[in-house]
Amino acid sequence: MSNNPPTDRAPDSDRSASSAAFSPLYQQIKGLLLQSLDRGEWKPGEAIPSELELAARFQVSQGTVRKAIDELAAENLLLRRQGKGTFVATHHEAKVRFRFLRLTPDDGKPPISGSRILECRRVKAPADIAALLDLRTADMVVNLRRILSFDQTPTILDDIWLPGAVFRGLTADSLARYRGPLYALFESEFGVSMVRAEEKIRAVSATQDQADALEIALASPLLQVERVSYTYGDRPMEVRRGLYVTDRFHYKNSLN
Amino acid sequence: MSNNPPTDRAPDSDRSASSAAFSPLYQQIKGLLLQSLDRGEWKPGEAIPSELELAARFQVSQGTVRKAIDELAAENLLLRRQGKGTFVATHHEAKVRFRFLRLTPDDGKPPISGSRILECRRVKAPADIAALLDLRTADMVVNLRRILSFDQTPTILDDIWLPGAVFRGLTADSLARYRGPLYALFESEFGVSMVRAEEKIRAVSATQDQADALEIALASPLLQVERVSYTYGDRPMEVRRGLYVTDRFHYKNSLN
DNA sequence: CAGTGGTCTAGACCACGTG
DNA sequence: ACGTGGTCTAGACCACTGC
Repeated sequence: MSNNPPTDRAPDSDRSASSAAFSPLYQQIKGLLLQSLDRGEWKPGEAIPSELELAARFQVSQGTVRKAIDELAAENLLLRRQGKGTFVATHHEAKVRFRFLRLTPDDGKPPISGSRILECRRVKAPADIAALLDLRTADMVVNLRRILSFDQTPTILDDIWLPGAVFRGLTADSLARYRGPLYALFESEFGVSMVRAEEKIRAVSATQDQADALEIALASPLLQVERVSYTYGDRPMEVRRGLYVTDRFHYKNSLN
Repeated sequence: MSNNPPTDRAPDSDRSASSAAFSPLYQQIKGLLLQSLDRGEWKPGEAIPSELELAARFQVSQGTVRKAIDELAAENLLLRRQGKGTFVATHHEAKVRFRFLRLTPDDGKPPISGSRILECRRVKAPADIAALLDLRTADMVVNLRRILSFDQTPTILDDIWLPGAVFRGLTADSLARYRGPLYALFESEFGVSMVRAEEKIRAVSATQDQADALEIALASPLLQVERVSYTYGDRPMEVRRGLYVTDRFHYKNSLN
């Protein structure tokens, strides 16, 4: 079947909205699924239509839809569950909470965690943050600072920056009442699904302020983790600078 | 086609050597391919037989072989090249050198690297190393210490432990003459292909010895990276404790 | 039981690399 | 021109889930 020319076969089908022409069919389908996810047609935690339905909608075979879904599942945007359907990934659910947190107790025991908000303010974006978030320095950002404790011990000092235009109504108050991962809150309250993140890690010495906040000695070694998180269209939506105390925890990573 | 019962269909084919029964056909094929890789039937850098040949050998369809190869390619054990064939991954080749090294210059410029061996001795395995390498403490290990420099600046202090039985004939001399990644040397000289690694990362303060070796101040913050590397069959083959200077470099990681 | 994703097959054609 | 992997299809059957 000759089908690489842009939009052939069923010109008036759902597929005519496509953008990526001259690429494999399943990639085009993947793009369309991504658009639907981004647009919020299917919400996090919900099931998407079955493979046969999607195949009918896009006028392709089930196998082609399957390959598109396979890739999205491999990227953790979708979750397949045999016999039940394919679901939009979510940061709610015990299984994938802390999906982005690689800090792990040295003994395997899962710790009891708690969060304390130190600050929540709206300011003009500093130049470096603006650059990372694709904003102008005139734009407003939300700046959050918090301490995460594990087993009662302060362990992570986070400095978080979010685009103000998207995160309207995010206040210290609403945060104080909330239990659970921030990313889950972003999802349900602001419709922002974090899908991917990049981290840059260094070793640094604790300043006086940091040492006080984390209840450790001045100049203690800390793991500095700068994270930029992205939503669907690879749009940066969060900058997070974390300082980790790594005497009873370590950052775990797998290399392939 | 009823085929989950162990070894049906072609009892005297290559597949009768299988181990994993009651699993999908393509998983069994994957297992057989892994055995061949482990056994050294195809060497790193070489092409494996074409999909059709393998399909004939295992008495399954090309699609089933394809799915097995897909998974091995996703795990970076194999490398597909359209029009040419499927190749066994290797640590030679500029493209994948430093496949396991996540330390990256802050400005993107690729640095000039150099290695200096500080020590190479054979000793009885310390208890912690023995545990990580699945050895007994009576077994011998090779202990290597070296400095990696980037752009003339000492940046990584490595302390490496290898099972002595496998790495016979590894001496300071042979290392001094060698240029290139250690993993490539392991591959060509000792037939050991590193396929996967796990890292535990912490921030520490430089001791006097470490500071001297890295030409930094006492108690400077360092990134401590403990890596265990595995060959085929998930057999641990190396423990590497690295100390990274992270003022002009950072450890880069992607989260999905 | 019906509906979902998971496996397996067979065959067609395309795109790429090499001779 | 040929052989390789890459895409796409159509259809069969299996395994799991939930009614």
